[in-house]
Amino acid sequence: MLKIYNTLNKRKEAFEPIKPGKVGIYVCGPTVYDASHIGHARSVVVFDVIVRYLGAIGYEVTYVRNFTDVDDKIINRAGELGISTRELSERYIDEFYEDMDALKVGRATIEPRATDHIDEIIGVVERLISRGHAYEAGGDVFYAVETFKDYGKLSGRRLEEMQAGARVEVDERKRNPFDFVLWKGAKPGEPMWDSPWGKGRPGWHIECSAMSTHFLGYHFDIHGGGKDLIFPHHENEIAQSEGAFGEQFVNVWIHNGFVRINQEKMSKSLGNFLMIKDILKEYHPEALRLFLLSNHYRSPVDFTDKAMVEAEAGLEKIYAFLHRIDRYLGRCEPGDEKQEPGTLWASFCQAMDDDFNTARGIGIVFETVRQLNRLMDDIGRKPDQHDQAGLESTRADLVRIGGVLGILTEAPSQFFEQRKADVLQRKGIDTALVERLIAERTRARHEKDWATADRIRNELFSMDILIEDRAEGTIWKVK
RNA sequence: GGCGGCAUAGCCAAGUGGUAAGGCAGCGGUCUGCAAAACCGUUAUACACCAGUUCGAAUCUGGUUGCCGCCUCCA
Repeated sequence: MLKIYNTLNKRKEAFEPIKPGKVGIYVCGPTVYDASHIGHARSVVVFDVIVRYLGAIGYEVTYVRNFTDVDDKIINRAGELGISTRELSERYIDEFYEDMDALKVGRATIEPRATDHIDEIIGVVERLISRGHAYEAGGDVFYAVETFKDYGKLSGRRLEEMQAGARVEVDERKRNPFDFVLWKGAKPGEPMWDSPWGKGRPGWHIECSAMSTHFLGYHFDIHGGGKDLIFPHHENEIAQSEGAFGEQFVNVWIHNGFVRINQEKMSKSLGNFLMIKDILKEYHPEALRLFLLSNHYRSPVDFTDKAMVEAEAGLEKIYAFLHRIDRYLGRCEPGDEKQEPGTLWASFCQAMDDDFNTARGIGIVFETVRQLNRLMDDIGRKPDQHDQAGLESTRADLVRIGGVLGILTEAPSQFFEQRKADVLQRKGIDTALVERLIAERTRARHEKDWATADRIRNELFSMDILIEDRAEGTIWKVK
């Protein structure tokens, strides 16, 4: 049974969908004013895996992830670049897709943009005004937080306490300093739409209330995003949606933890924002996923080169294992897709059922790799039927698990060939040269000319080529 | 000031009542001409500290210390 930590109630709860067999999930997507960074990658990958897992255990999932394509940052940035907000957001939406495709992130079922849902947004604001939760003031419309008795239930804050805080608030038109804007009156040069309150544009929080309820109904199963969105964004979404529609908005709130870089928070002042596209120049996309998923999604994770090198080594280890099974069974990949899920899959699901514990799931994978490598080490003979069935089953489960984590999507031989090709190209090394040197070395070895053989091996090593002398012949890899 | 989180071996990291998964690194082996890969063994007298609850706690309660996040745009 799947248990999920619910930010709203601050505990793990058994997951029960509103409609049996179906799950509606909304995740706050990026504001498209710049390239996506490693923090976006974590959030998107975490929810990608959650959605894949829900699908894998049989739910029919409707996954909505929005693009915020109108907001102050977009307007400012577009102004700096001298292009329209539309051009800017289109550019970064394209980049977002490039990054996500590279990261093997699946598309959401629906990926709405705020500017395509202005009518729905206006509709929610009108409802809030008519129900006494919002008021117009000088061309803007504000949400009156004091009218919503549950305000603060998600973040655990209370209005009185927050007011005691050292917070500066200047807008005289607000009835309460924590009132937030639903609709902003137009300013010259900004994108604007007609509304009952004159021309203007939506505030930040309202789009998510409008789009999520539009696609998933007033009451749906799961809403997610980064931890930083808990307050004020998600708190305000609850106030808006429940204020407007008068029923519970979301059952389960899921929030992922942050990525830090070498123990530091990513921040503009430190200038340490790592962009996805830059990371992928250095590391395999599946290694990045493996790294991100090797910590629990709610914990902070520290991005370092050391950790990435380890993740890449781990990924290679699993691929090498798959490759070995294929050779061992004397078979060309890919494997039998019709295999029934086996014990490995069951253990993995047990881990995932416990609040999507991918770290434990990955541990189980490595443990299995070791056990079956041992099996293959031990059996000198041809595998008997029992061994064969076990290996087949494990291989199929591993690929199935990879399908949830978004790794092991390549055929092992292809994975290693690609790695070779990448490194050789980067170093400007010719495959033919490598092959020739290896042939020379093989000849030297046959003649027991170990000095020459070792000299060639060292030469190759200095070119970042690693040699493995196997029973069936010498193979090589790149460092 | 308010709210919340975290503290497990050299490093990373699971584990939330029954006596410590997994990965990386290290050391010792098996294998190998030597290596590499793989495997085996080994590496936490007890999980920040103190005091409790309990037959029993890393795991619950209270306190202490340290680190971090949110409260302003932020995944």
